[in-house]
Amino acid sequence: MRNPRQGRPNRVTISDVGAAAGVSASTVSRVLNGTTKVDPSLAARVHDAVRQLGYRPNAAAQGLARGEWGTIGVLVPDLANPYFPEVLKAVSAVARSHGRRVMVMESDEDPSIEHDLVEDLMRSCDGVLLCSPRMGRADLVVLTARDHPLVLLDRIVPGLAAPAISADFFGGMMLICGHLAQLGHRQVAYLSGPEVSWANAERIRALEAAKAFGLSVTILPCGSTSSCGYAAAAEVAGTGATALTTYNDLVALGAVTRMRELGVRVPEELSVVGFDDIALDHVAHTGLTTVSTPRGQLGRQAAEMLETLMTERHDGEPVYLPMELHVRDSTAPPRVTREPAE
Amino acid sequence: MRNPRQGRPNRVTISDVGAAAGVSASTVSRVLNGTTKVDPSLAARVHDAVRQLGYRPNAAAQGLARGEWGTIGVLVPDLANPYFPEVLKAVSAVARSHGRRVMVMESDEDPSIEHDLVEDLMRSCDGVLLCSPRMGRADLVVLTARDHPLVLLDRIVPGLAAPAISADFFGGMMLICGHLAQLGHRQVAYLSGPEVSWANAERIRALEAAKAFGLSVTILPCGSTSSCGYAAAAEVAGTGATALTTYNDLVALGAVTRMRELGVRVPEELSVVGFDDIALDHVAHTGLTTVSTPRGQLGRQAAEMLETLMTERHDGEPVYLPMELHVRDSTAPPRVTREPAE
DNA sequence: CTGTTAGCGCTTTCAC
DNA sequence: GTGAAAGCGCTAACAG
Repeated sequence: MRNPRQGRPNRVTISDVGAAAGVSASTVSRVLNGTTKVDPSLAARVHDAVRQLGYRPNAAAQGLARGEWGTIGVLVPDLANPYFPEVLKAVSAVARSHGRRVMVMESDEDPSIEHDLVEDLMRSCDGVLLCSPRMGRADLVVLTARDHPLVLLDRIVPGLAAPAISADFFGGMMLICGHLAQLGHRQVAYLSGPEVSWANAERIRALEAAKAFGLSVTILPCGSTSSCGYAAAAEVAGTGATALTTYNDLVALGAVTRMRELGVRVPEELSVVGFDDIALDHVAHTGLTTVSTPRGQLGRQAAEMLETLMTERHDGEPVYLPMELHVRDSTAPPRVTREPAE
Repeated sequence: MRNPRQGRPNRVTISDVGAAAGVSASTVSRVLNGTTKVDPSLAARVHDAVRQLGYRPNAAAQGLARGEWGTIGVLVPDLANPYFPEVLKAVSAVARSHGRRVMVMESDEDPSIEHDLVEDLMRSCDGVLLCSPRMGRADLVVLTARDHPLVLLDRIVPGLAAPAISADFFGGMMLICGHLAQLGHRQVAYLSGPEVSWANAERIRALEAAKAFGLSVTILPCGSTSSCGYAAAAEVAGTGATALTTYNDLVALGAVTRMRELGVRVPEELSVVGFDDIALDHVAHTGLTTVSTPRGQLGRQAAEMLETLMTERHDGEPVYLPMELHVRDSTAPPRVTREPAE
C-alpha cells in the first residue's frame, strides 16, 4: 500500500529535465531564470521537458545556492483580531511587487513560543516583520542583535538595533481625550488592554497626560476582546464616569452590548469610545466613535522598510503614523456636567 | 554606509561552530540533533560555541540535506474572514505536536495567483492544506496530480487524487430548512454566496432538495461579507419570503442591520438564519439562529490527514463533518402562514 | 551561447 | 565516539 516515493515528493530534478531536453542542467536553470540568452529552440525543448516531467525547482536548493529565500516572514499575535488581516494584505502586496512571498506565523499570544517562532522565521526568510506587543525587552534585544533584517511593528523600543513603525497610539488617545473634554466630560473610565502590552501603555500614557486638561481617569483591567469588554462593563458604573474609553473597538462594542442590557443608554447616559476603527460595518448596530489606525499604510510602509533593510542594510528613525478621530453616534455631552472640584 | 555582510545574514556556519569548539562539523550536527551519543564534554563545548557565535542552522541547507522542510503550508482565501483563524489555530497545534511549523498564505480571493501560491507552497513545504472554494476543477486536477501531499479543505471534488475534508454544508442547510419548515415557513429567500464557490453550491443543493418538503426558494445573488448582506437585503421584500437564509453569518448580520433600518422586524416579520456560527459574541446584538461549522475539528482533522499522507502516503475517503443547528432569537413562525397553493 | 566545475550549509554513511 | 567525505538540488563563475 505504500507509495514507493515515500517521504520524497517532487523527485524530478533539474538534471532530469536537462537529460530529457538533451541539455545541461545549467541551461535549464538559465531558461527558467532568464539570466542569460538561450537558443530559442533549446529553450522550447526545456519548457517541454519541464511540463512533461512536472518539474518544480526545489526551494531549499535554490535558497541555498542563491543565499536568498525570496520570502519575508511576519509574526502576528492573533489572526483572529481583525486588525491584522488588513495589515497583512498590504504587506503581501508590497512583498509581491518585490518578487517575494509572505509567510505568516501566529504566536497565539503565547510569549513562550514567540521567540522560537521568530528564530524560525529568521532561519527561513530574508527578513521578518515582528508584531509582538508583549515580548519582553530582553528577548527583543537578543533578536534584534542577530544581524538579520527585522522591523518592529506597532512597538517602538528605544535603543534597539532594528527599525520600527507604529501607529501613534499616544496621539490617538489624545485625540479621544480632547474630544471628550470638549464635550464636557470630566470623569472618564478606561477599559485597559493586556497588562504588558506596549500599545496599551501608550494609551494609558496619553490618559495620564490628559489629566492636565482636567480629565480624571479611572483605569479598569479588561483585555482585548469583546467578551472582556462585555464582562468588565459592569464595573464602569461604580467609577462615576460619564465617558468610557477602551483598548479597542471590540472591547467597546462588548461594553456597549452590556450597557444596553443593564439599561444604560449610550450615549445619553454614557459616552463610549473605541480604538482602531475596525470596520464591523453593518454588523454592529452602533456608530462607534473611535480613532482609526492606518492599517494599510502601516503594512505597506513596514514592508518597504524591511525591503530597504534587506537590500541596503541600513535603518532609519522609528516612524509614527498618525491616527484619525471619527466622531459618530456613541459620544455626546454628559447628562449632568459635574464640577471638577471634588 | 553599506554593511559588509550585505545580502547574507547569518553567516556563521556549522563549521565555524565546529572550529570554535575544536570539533568537526559532524559532531556539531550530532550534538544539535541528538542523533548519536556524543561525549558530554564535547557537547558542552559545542553548546557554548553555538551560544557565543549566535549560530542558527540554515533552514534551506537542512531542508536540502534532510529532504524535508519541517513545515506545512496552508492556503486560505481570506484571512479577514473569522472562519479561518479558528481553523488555523487547530492546524498549528497539530502541526507543532508533530514538530512542524505552519506557513500561511492568503490568496485574497484572487484565483489567478492561487495556483502559483500553491506551487510555491509545494516547493517549500512537506505538505499543503488547500482551502480554495473557487479554484477551477482543471487547476485542481493539475495540482493534485503533483504527487505532493495535499489535502483539500472544505471542498469535496470526486475523482481527485487527494483526500478531502469538509463541513457538511449540505447537511447544515438541510437542518436550517427543516427548522424553517417546522416553524411553518413556505416562502424562503437565500442570499447566495460567491458564484463559483463549491460551499455555496452545496447550500443551494440543499435548498433545492428542501423543495420536496414544500419549501419554495428564491435565490438572490449576494456575496460573503456583511456589506453584501446589507446591500442585498432590500431585495428580499419583493420575493414574498417570510424567512431569509444566507451564505454565512456575516451576510445575515448585514441583512439584519438593513432590515432594522427598513423597519422590518426580525423575527416577527422576517426570520433570518445565518451559517457558520461565527462567534461575534457581544458585538452583534442579535441572537442569530444559525448552524455551526466545527472549525476546530476541521482544522485538527485536516492536519492529521495531511500528516498521515506525508508519512504513510495513502489517503482515505473524503470526510464530512456534521454541522449543528443553534436556534436563537432571529427565527420565529411566520406572521401569516400562506397556503402553499398559489 | 552552452557545458563543466565548484560550491551554498547541512546531514549522513563510512571508516577509524 | 568522532572525523572525513559524499551528496541533497540548484546557481554562478569559468572556460570554451
